[in-house]
Amino acid sequence: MTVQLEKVYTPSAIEDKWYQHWLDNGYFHAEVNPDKEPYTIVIPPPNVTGMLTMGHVLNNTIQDILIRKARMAGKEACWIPGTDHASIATEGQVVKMLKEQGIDKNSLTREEFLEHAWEWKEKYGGIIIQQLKKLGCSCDWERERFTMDEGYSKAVLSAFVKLYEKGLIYKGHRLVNWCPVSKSAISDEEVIHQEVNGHLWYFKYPVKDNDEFLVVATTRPETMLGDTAVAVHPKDERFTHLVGKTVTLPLVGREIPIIADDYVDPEFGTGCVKVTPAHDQNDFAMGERHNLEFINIMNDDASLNENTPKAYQNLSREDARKAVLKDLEKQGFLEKTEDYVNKVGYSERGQVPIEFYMSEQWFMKMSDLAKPALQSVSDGKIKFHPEHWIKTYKHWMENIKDWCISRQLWWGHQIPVWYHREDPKRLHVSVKGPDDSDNWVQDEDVLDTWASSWLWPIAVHNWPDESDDLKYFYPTDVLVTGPDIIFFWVARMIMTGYEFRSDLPFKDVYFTSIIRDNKGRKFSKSLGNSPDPFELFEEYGTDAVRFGTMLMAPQGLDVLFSSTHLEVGRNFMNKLWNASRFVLMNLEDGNIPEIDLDKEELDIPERWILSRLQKSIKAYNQQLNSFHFNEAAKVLYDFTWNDFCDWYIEIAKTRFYGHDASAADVSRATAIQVLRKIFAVLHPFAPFISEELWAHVKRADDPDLIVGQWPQANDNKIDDTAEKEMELLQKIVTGIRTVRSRMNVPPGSQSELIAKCDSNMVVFLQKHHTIISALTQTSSVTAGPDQTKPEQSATVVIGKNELYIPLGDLIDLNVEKVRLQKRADEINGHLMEISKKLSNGQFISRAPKSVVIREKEKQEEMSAELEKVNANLEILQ
RNA sequence: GGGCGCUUAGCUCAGUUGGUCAGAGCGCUGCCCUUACAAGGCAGAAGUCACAAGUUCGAGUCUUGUAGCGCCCA
Repeated sequence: MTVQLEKVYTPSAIEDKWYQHWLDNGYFHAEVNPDKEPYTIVIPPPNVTGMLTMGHVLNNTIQDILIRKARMAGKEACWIPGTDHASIATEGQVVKMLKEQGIDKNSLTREEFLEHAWEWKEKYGGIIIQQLKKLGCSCDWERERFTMDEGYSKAVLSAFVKLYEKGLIYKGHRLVNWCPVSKSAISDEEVIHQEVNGHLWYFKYPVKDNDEFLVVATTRPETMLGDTAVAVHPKDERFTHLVGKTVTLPLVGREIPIIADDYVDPEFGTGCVKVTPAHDQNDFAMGERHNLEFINIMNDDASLNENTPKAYQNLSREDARKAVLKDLEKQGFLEKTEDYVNKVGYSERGQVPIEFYMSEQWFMKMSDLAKPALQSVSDGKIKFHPEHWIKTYKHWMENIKDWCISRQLWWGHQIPVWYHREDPKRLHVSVKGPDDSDNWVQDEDVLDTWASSWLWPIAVHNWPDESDDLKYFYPTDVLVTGPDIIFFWVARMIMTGYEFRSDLPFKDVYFTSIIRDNKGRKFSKSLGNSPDPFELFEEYGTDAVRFGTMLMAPQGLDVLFSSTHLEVGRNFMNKLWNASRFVLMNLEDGNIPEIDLDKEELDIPERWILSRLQKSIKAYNQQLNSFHFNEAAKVLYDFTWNDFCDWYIEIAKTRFYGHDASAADVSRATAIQVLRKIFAVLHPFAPFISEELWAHVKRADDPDLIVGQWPQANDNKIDDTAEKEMELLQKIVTGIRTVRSRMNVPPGSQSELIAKCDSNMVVFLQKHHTIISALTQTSSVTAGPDQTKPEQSATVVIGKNELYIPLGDLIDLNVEKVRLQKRADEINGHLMEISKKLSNGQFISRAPKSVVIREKEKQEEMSAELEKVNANLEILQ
């Protein structure tokens, strides 16, 4: 049955074949199954019109690892995929596309616009899903959802109605973060604060009926057109006499009051501040406290409106700033200008500074919703990995503010509120809308996208309808996502979980690293530093990209992307491929020997590799269970490459090419068994190659690997005796190799080995003679307590024993001296530290006995070795 | 201003409850196309564990402080 493998692993030859095979067999699909324990993950739905990024690769590989492992471990593994309508981002893209076609959004009706938007969605909406398939994601595609699906939309509107009826949603007229590009309100979380090098301008406002001026400092000159007061601190004696008087606002001519308010910091600037209640949050609060006028001076695109003097109307805020400054200076009201670094809020999507803008919006009261969500994380019912994100989460939850959930957009879930045509104060709030719809007008706005995705774990099952699916697959097991959306999404999903299901939405949250380029910069379209995952799949193979990415992603830190890690992945896949190829080509007639290794009397190398295998599986499972994916990958890499390939296969060659047929068969069986386990545990990381290789070693009644058995460590197979003995063997082999390498012995030429050693070592060398000979090019071994060092030989000291390697002309006494001296120095250094400890009475009396004993042992061992090393050095003098 | 995190080999990172001669990969140096793999093998060089103080018989690991870097919040 075995077919010869190609010399080099070619991923493209097998990846699509296996993905199709898995699909055809329905392995990804999960059903309610009371006999099995469910294991559920909901995908963080990517933007429907998005493209696969390295961030997606990282995030979804992790989810696939978890779900494939659970599936192999016999659980009903369900990974629910889908996409998000991404209201503001998608609408922005559609508007842009229309503009390119010469169509202005404002010339369209809502219905016309939505037609274009849906077209856009149909055109690009499937791309990222196809890309996830290419990545190998084993999602249950029959359950794929979109956040604007009919059933999903019903869930979103139902949640709104329920919360509205509970009094948690209200409409308010206040300052919101306004994105002048999207022309919509955005939430606090969508505002990115950045430091900007700007200026602080000092204006002189003339006091009425007085020769004095009040000097105010501002970073935003153009807003002075909306000033309705000047404020000072009530205890600031410099200004007490002016409080209650008025100033005349330059350029505008408006007479505005001088007020006293605690908010003013007398130390900052001049101690006087201009107050623009309609365009600044603090000023807004002062405006309310002092009953000031609220003058909105801007249009929705942040240009100045009719509430400003004619000269400034319709100017952009940037142009208005220049004009205001110029005019103030001309009229003598500009006192001075200073450089100043201030933080400016930018719209996450529009990437321009936001405005604080007065408008009527829908808000959600958050404090009650936050309570159980905060509690469950504090109690450890929901676990965060890494744990330190708990603090960030708590801080936000404890200071949570009401959430502005309305957006002045069309693409999204239109708010299910209707206003009566005759009496707009009469509201109708329901999912279906009023029966006499002609008499009502629906609210124009849509909901913030996060106000739909926060329902994801339940809405994918068409909540609020009850269903077996919802009962079985909810709560989910783990959420894998980026820490950048801990507030946007994670926190809010926990809230909806408790609010609508009275239960947590997931037990574990794994926060992935953020991928950056090798200079530590975030990947971004504008920098053009994001690699295209598909080119990477093509170049390295999908498994290699998955494995390499996992290997380079530390826990809780940012990942610095570099293609050398992907090379490591690719090389590893090729290594495994070739190790398998070698074992397979050494089977007799392609048959795997039918040997029950448990019943065999095994030699040390077989006992050793099986013991190492068990330890590795154990460590691997532990790392995975604690979400240490990089460490798990490393455990597997190290075992496969170092233990199995470098040592066991090399030793197996002596059996394959030797004369003992049964030893050869045992070795074949051992190698195959190890490979089978490697393939199984590797499968979640590298599904394609593992399934392919599995096909070559599976028995007739074995299932495909994807639904195969997950290996659990068997402590009975851990064999410390064999590991110790193997360690000694490795020491001897490496020692001899080092000498030969240092002395430039041609690799092909044979050398003798003479050992001056105790009887145990004589037996040991005899027993492992074949292996030592094969691995070190040793032609003959002569061992005994009375052996003497031959002329022109190098010495390897192994504990109390000395190995001599006659080298004839090749011996370089200098090299030998340096080598031995270095070792002697090393040992001396350690011995000094040890004797310092052992001569310390405190150490002897306070340290645990085992530690003291260990130190004494070390001292003895090292002294013995030092003695031999020194003796050999003396001969060289 | 508040909070979180990081600092271990040239680079990227491991280092469990304090106690093996501080590890790995990549890179580097030397030798080798040895019949699984040159995407490979063998061997080697390379570390004041950021700095300072403290706790302790003992600190890369715990405490405090300092410096630098990064992120989040205001």
